[in-house]
Amino acid sequence: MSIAGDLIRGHTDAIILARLLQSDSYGYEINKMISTLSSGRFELKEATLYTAFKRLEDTGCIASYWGDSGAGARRRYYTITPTGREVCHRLLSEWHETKEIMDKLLDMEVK
Amino acid sequence: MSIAGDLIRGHTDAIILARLLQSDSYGYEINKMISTLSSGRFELKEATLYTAFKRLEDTGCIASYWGDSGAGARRRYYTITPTGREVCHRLLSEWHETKEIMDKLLDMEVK
DNA sequence: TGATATACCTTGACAGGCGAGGTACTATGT
DNA sequence: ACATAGTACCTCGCCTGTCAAGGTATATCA
Repeated sequence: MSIAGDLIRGHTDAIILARLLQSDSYGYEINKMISTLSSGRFELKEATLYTAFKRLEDTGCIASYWGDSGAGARRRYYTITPTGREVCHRLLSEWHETKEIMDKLLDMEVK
Repeated sequence: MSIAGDLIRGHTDAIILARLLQSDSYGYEINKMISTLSSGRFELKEATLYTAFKRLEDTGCIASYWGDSGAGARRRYYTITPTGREVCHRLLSEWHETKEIMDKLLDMEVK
């Protein structure tokens, strides 16, 4: 493991929502995407992922429906709701803010 | 509160160590610095801060000694150890990596 | 038939953040 | 003399998110 889970913490919802902003998707696919896009350096564990889906559905950010599987088991697809879009945009701007602040707080070493 | 605590999680150690890389410091001052540098948008709660000091001291990243107070109560100063420096550099590079990956994962919305 | 890949889900332990409370000393104002 | 506010430290217990470990079910291929 290269990146500790605590670094992802607080970002999982944003990652999932940002993905669903593009199109509906399902757990397994989202997990693969995270792994691929991060060249294997980020990895959401399945338990974490499904916990997040549950949380996001409970708070009305996403909704789900059963879809057809291509090959293998059935898939539960998730779709983002209007509330989810709002939350997503808020999380994205928070991420940008976090980046700025963290750089300020950590860049002290350089000087 | 503007930035959720979970966004800070995983970064507290890095923030503290990066500060101590500059010079010895103490809890109250570090907290003020974080608040100031972030224009009040980031805030480490005292409980969080002292928990972190304890953790970092237990793992040999920092050491402490009692110092004189200017005005007010006595201060416990912290100093970074060689181990702490190593850990700090690792955490800093992990932060850069996290930024890169997160931007990749979140920038999907733009396209 | 067994292995592998796809796909979903739950439980329980663990760790970090933090609200709420406390202690103690100094300075300032009334 | 007393109250108030600022400095400075610390602890307890709750809450929440991560994840190891386990489970289920379907499809494909050797």
